[in-house]
Amino acid sequence: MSPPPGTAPFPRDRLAGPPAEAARALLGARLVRDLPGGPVEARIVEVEAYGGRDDLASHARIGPTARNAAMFGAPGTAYVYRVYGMYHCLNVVTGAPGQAAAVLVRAAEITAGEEAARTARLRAATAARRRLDATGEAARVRGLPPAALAAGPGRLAAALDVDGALTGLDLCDPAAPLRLVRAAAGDPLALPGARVAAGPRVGIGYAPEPWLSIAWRLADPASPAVSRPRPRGEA
DNA sequence: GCAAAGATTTGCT
DNA sequence: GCAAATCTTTGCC
Repeated sequence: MSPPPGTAPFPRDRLAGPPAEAARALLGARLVRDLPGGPVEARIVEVEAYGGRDDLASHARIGPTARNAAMFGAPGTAYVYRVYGMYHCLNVVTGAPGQAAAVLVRAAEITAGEEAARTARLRAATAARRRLDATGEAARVRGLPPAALAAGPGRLAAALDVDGALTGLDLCDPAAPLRLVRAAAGDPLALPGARVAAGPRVGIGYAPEPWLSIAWRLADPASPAVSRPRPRGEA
């Protein structure tokens, strides 16, 4: 049977092309995450493309290791890693199998299941700061506007309860607990010729040129959920 | 076996 | 605007 309207699985072949092309295809697409409080749906509004072993800003630059093994899988595979000891980042593997290209999902708008997402953020914040001011943190998260719930890679992972356990998951599988679905009908980002903002990738100061400056960070210029600093270039 | 850095977020100055 | 929090992975001894 076919999926309900508006929840068509994301076509894997849209991820098989060059890094920036795959990244662009993911803008406007949605992530659906099954949580105890109900399903959370998030519209992707900011992404970063990473190449394969040749991209000196990519985790794949050092070749396959225990941590980045999922990057060398098929397009559509989830690659989740921990950063700075306290956050997780969600990537979608792209390109040909073994190419080790991926797209970092940096921000999304929660379009359904806001309360479940807020609860997940709350739980992550409380766990990460259990030795600090957990009550103040809780109050802060409760007061966050919806647009701030997934405005940044660490926040997005927290809001969708994404951690290393999901690495290797096939995000194109309609039955997966975290999955990709196509953009909603009429989504501005899915329209032909839609303009997107572009700029250099964030937090890769260790990389040499041209990787340092290449405009592989793409975002919805109209979304308040895009993380800062907002990319100012045009693609 | 040890030291350093990191695809981040938050709070304080 | 800057530094802390926190811990896994990586690189070098």
